[in-house]
Amino acid sequence: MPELPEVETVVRGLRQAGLAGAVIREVAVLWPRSITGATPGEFAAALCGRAITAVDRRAKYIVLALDDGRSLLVHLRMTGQFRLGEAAAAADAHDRVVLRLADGRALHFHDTRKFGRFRIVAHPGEALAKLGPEPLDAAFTPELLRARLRGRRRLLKPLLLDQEVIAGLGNIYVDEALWAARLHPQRRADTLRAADFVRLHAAIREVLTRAVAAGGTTLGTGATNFLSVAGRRGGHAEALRVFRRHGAPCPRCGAKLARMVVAARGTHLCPRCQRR
DNA sequence: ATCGCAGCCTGTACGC
DNA sequence: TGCGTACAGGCTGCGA
Repeated sequence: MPELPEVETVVRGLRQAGLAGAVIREVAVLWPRSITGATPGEFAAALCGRAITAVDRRAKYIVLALDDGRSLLVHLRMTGQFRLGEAAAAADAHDRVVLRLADGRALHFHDTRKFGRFRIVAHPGEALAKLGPEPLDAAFTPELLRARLRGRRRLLKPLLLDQEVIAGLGNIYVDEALWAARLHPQRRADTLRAADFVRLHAAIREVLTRAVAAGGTTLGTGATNFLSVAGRRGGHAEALRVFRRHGAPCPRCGAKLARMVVAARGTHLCPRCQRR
């Protein structure tokens, strides 16, 4: 499930492959619903002949800047992957969009569960303006985290999953960060104290930084699991402390890790380290 | 403001 | 081994 570290890994892979500078020669939309805001025909027409001038990430969005000033936003959602191949290569059964490039290569968007989305926008800054701060930016401080959560009566976990509160976290890294900060996922945000924000801030950054360094998290071996552009698995799965480890001992205190449902999501925690 | 739920999807894990 | 079913979850949109 791509979260910030996985999307960052994909973005770096696209850059390394030299996608910035590539020219789109032909567009095939194999699953129309993968495109939002335009018909597949409009989408293809808007991209044909365009050069990609930059590859960036904002939250869990991949932002491909185009030479006409517009941008192509891609959200991988659950199972989206990018793969590079030769232009003549046949599409895989799960390829939803194929961008054939002038250099003879093709960028395949592979998405088994069809949740991923492409959208062309005139101004990415405006389109993504509602998103919360980037947790790995220098501007993300404990004070900013506190300000984002101030006065909120919701529970910590749904707040941290809310992309308008803080951008880029998903189910895996929220559980990991809450464990590292020793905070219960159902703790009400307005009961946190200054020291809690400091710990939570540090935990979020540490967890994400390590996961980015490891190239993201790939959980199992199945076809729906995360792979980089180069087809590599993320190395962070072994570093997970609590996610899907219920029943195992807490790496910090030895108590049995638990699983519960919070915000309709499987949630993993140490009942001893993380008090409500 | 906040919550809960349905819907989008299909591979996987599970029970029998 | 094979079948059917529940589950996984990022995000949106709806009603409460």
